[in-house]
Amino acid sequence: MDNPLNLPPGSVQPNFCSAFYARKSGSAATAASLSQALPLWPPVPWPTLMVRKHHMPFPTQPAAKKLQVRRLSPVLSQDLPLREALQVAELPPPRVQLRPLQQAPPVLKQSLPKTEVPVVLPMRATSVDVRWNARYPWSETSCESTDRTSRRTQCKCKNSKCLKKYCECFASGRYCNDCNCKNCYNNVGHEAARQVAIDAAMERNPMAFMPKIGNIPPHAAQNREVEDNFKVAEGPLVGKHMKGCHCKRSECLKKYCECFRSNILCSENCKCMDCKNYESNEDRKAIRRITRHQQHLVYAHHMQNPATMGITGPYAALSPAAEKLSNLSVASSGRDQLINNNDSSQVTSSLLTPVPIEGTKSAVKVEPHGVTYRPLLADVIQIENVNELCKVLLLVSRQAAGASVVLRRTLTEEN
DNA sequence: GAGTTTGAAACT
DNA sequence: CAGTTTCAAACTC
Repeated sequence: MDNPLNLPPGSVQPNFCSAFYARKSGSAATAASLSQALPLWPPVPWPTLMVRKHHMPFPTQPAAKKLQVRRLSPVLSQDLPLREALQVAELPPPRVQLRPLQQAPPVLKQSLPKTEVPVVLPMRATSVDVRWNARYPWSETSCESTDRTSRRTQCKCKNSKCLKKYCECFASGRYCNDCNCKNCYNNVGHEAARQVAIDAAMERNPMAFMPKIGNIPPHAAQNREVEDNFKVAEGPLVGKHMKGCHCKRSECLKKYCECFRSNILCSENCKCMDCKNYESNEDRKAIRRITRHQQHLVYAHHMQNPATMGITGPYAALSPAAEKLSNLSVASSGRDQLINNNDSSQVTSSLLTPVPIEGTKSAVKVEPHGVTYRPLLADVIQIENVNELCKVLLLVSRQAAGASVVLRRTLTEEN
């Protein structure tokens, strides 16, 4: 097998497309070639993290087996990074600790999406789960992630039996779970019908379950970094819609627009009318600015008084005993960028200085420790303190367009 | 919560 | 491939 990523021995290049399409012989080759062609992960020297293959067959959920990079020391430590032992561990499903913004300015009520902010508290032994976006089969594996996500993934289909791509659960390759749908066939009990629907969708379009958002080639991203003095992280995510949107009335500034919803700019692939979702547009900037401000307000509010964000009792106290008992989870959908580029960088700006590594955009050198993190698809990196958490968040938000980050409070033998 | 708007997906 | 219909999410009131 080719090794374009120059992976060290024992590592596996993620080829998520071919795994999914393997069942369809006619599409497997196309999918595999596309997987190779899509510059989702430009070649860079692989860090010390070892990789194990994750099988993500469709329609079943991605394998629960996840990697954990586990620090052996039981104490909170600042000596980053995590480079020690690897262990494979089963993690409990995430629990959601998000709340909608309660008092939004009038302008937000008119045109801006409702926003929740993740609850980021100092915590130990947090795992960071990097996955691809919802709506795609290698995305979130459960309907229970963020409030934002769950609203999206807890579908309300009435007429499609959740067997067409109108249904976001089906479109993302998940079974419906705790949804509000009616006459749902997107479940284990209707596996045969579900399979027929999958086949039909792929018959119509062999790329039906491929990612919609592809990354801009590394050289383009690099040029843009130079032009913007590394402001990429403060703008929309790097990437573009593979098919492009066809918006007519939303000016591509509402969530009806798949590009805007994915926090990416419209591209030459789009056939939209009156598009305002381009880099220099003031309306777009204003909306993003207000959204960020909204999130910061809530974040600041939360940091002052975590209990008001719905974290009560042991969650708010965070006593050692409570930590043992608690299972606090924080999740963010990449598509909605709850922990988006700007926010994570501002939250963590006092903690680190990201430096682009020469020749690549998909690795970030984190100062002062000089460590290269590189998140892997559907991998779990266990981290020990909030500094590490922020670094990984920043990295993921800047590198993985369309990625989801799920933070899980987990219990380990150390605590 | 009900009704409207919107654009992707499905259909013709 | 273009036009139309169906559908469910986003949005408004």
